[in-house]
Amino acid sequence: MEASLNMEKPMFSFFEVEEEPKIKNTIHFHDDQTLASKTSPQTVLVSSAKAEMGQVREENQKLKHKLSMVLKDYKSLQMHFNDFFQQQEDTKSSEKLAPVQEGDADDLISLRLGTVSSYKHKSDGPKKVNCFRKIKQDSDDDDQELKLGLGCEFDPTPTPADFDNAKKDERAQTLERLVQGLKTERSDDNELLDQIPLKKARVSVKVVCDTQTMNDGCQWRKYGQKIAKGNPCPRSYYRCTLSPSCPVRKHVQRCSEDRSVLITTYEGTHNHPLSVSATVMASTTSAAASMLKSTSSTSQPGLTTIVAASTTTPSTNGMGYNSIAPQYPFYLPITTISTYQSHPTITLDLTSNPLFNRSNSSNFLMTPRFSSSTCLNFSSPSSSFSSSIESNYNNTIPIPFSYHGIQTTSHDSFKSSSSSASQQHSADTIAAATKALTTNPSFRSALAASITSLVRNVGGGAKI
DNA sequence: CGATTTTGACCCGCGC
DNA sequence: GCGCGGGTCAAAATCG
Repeated sequence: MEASLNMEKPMFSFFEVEEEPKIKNTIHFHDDQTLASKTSPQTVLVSSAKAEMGQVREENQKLKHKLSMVLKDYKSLQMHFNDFFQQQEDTKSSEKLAPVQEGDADDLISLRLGTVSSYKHKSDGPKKVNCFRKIKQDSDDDDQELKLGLGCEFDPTPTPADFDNAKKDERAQTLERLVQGLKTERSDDNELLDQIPLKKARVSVKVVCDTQTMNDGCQWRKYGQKIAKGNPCPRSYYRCTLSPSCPVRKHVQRCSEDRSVLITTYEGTHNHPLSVSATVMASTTSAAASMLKSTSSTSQPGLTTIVAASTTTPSTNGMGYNSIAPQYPFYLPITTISTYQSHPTITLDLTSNPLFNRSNSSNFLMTPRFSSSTCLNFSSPSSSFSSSIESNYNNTIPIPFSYHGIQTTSHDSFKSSSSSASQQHSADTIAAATKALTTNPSFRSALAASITSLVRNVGGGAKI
């Protein structure tokens, strides 16, 4: 919102600057006109120039008119936002009557979006983003239910004024319903995980990218480089420089088997606000980490669980999202879970999905597309990401809603090649995927986080 | 001149 | 205890 407000001034000054030389030109032509009355060729030139000037003025007026319309739209949208915030505040204050015990974090799956920790939110006030609220459900069962609600404390980012507000709200609500429909239950055997002393969770992202690192919206500073064993390609170590105290680190390494594949491994949680674009990745990785947290309880250390394959579900599944959501093809990356150097690691393989490398962007993808030419660029979601959303809004082509399922192997995550992942399309895997979808709560959490990213992109990612 | 990258040295955990 | 390998540090070099 702030950025958008700042936009106003340059836009105004643009028109003001544009006008000044025109006034000068008018005076100039006036002088010419006096001269022109003596020579006929000059008269023709002057009259044509005059006509041109008239057109320019007309255009200028039109642009001014458009600008005022845009500003008008923006203001009404801003009012909608304020109303929305107010509603959220009301909702939260009512929730405070039944407060959630943050101290019981062990019983809940945290889906922080890589922003300020939830513990800080308590003291810092309600202004920061925390799209997932943990709501402990009263349940007679032993299982504790995890509800993925949308805090919807949107980042102060601009919104598209040419986007119909009412429709947009409806879409956001529809997606919210979808997210809320992904309520998950934790498995009982999570206690086993607590007994295994593991280091910080890591999230690896495999993408096809020909640049040194993929642009994930964050600012990184390289602090080391090593040749890791078993891979001739050097591994580069980066730390987040958006905040001096940010503990987030990542290392980047090319896949030894396919040099075009870039493996980026993230570790830690950002302790500072992130841009929308960076939040997309942060939310994806933190969701994956959450998924890792609970799923790893069922895998043995050193073993690997591959959440692979894709499957299709009916466009209406009783979750009440069929008006919008099912129209997006919904692809999640092939996901590998393992322990590496005592670090629980989840690998999101974004290299194998056939749609990722599609140049035709008429279909919306939950995960960004990567290719050697269009390297992942989270910093400009409005251009490729959001435009895809909008094109789907407009076209409303019914496209199945697809997920990935689960498969289990015993490979090390970093050695799991995309070739093994490419076997995802077998009928067996599809069946397994369907089963996994309905049984794996963490996977649904990850899915929910991605959906929330979408909601936030719809709400605040697109710019005027 | 400050920020970033490079690169060798160092530290630490793990397996033998 | 020793060696290996992953990860980090920090001084020097480079860049904008």
